[in-house]
Amino acid sequence: MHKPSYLLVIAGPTASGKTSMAIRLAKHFKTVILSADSRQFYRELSIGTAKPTEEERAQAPHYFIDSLSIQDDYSVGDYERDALELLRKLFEKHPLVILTGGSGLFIKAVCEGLDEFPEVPEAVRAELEQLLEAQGILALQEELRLSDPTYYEQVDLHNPSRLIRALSVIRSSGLPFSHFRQQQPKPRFFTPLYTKLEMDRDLLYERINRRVDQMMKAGLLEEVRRVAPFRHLNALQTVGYQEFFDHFDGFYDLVAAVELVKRNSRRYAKRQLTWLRKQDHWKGFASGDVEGVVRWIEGERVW
RNA sequence: GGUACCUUAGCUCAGUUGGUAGAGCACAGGACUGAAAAUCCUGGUGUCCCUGGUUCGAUUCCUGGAGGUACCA
Repeated sequence: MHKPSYLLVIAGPTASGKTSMAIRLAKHFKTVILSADSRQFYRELSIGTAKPTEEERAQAPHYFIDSLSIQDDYSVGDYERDALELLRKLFEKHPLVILTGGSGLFIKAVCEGLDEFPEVPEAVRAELEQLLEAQGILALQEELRLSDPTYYEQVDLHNPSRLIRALSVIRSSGLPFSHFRQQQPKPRFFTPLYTKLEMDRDLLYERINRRVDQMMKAGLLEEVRRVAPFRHLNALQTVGYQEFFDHFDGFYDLVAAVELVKRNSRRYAKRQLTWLRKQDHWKGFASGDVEGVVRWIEGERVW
């Protein structure tokens, strides 16, 4: 029995101070940081994703930052595979590794695993998009009702994303989506230590608003201009970018665009809070309470 | 100081021929296993400025205040 490995998860809504907490904890435990942030992967997106700066990254090794181009196809399944592969190596040198980020599903994929689904050819998905476009969501609902009554009962029938995903798996495999969707946590070679950062809602919203202003001063507009030709890519379906694309198209002025970025960031934070609230076994800490996290880890006798 | 107009949700406002009210935005709650910074569902959150009067009943009408805006001094 070799010694146990721990994955310290630091979750929290956007602008709650995850980056700073992760770095300070990484220094304390002399370890490294994995990002679980589905937009900080992309080299072309830095300012608008509040990526850790050069100086911050110099203070502790970071992984999954700048690991992709916005033109790469990448899914949460790919991330699960890549993160596990990396963690196997990292745990040889570090008994504790930090995972931090705002993408709850990505954290879950690493710590609990996703079910195995067949590969879906791009063409299948494109056909379903066209079906939705041409015949509306009722057509998708009806196809799902016939091909997978079980999932039909469970899924949000108004959500095109969910329906297209399920139908693309069904069309590709010839089997019901629910056949693959077992929702069983997978065994892992490490023990997750779940934490989430908490902050007064008003303060969080203030921080979000202020951070957007700082991003503008740091040159967000230029960054957005550079990636504007790729605005159709999934990586750019992102708060802090889409709002400016519409501004460039003349739908509203720059001031309005900045206000929309702030509002959409607040709404994003709210969705993250909803998701995190459900993870009631995750240990909450005040943002910045490094000592508290350290004490908790020592108290759990895992260190 | 005078005259006119205004005061209703967090904001901008509508409305009630007298029966305690509703839009937009903001916001709140929720769902979510390969698009998750995405996508989708639900919800009006209120001392109708205060006071007294008329009335069965006043946010609505009347008196007197307070605050605001404009014009005149």
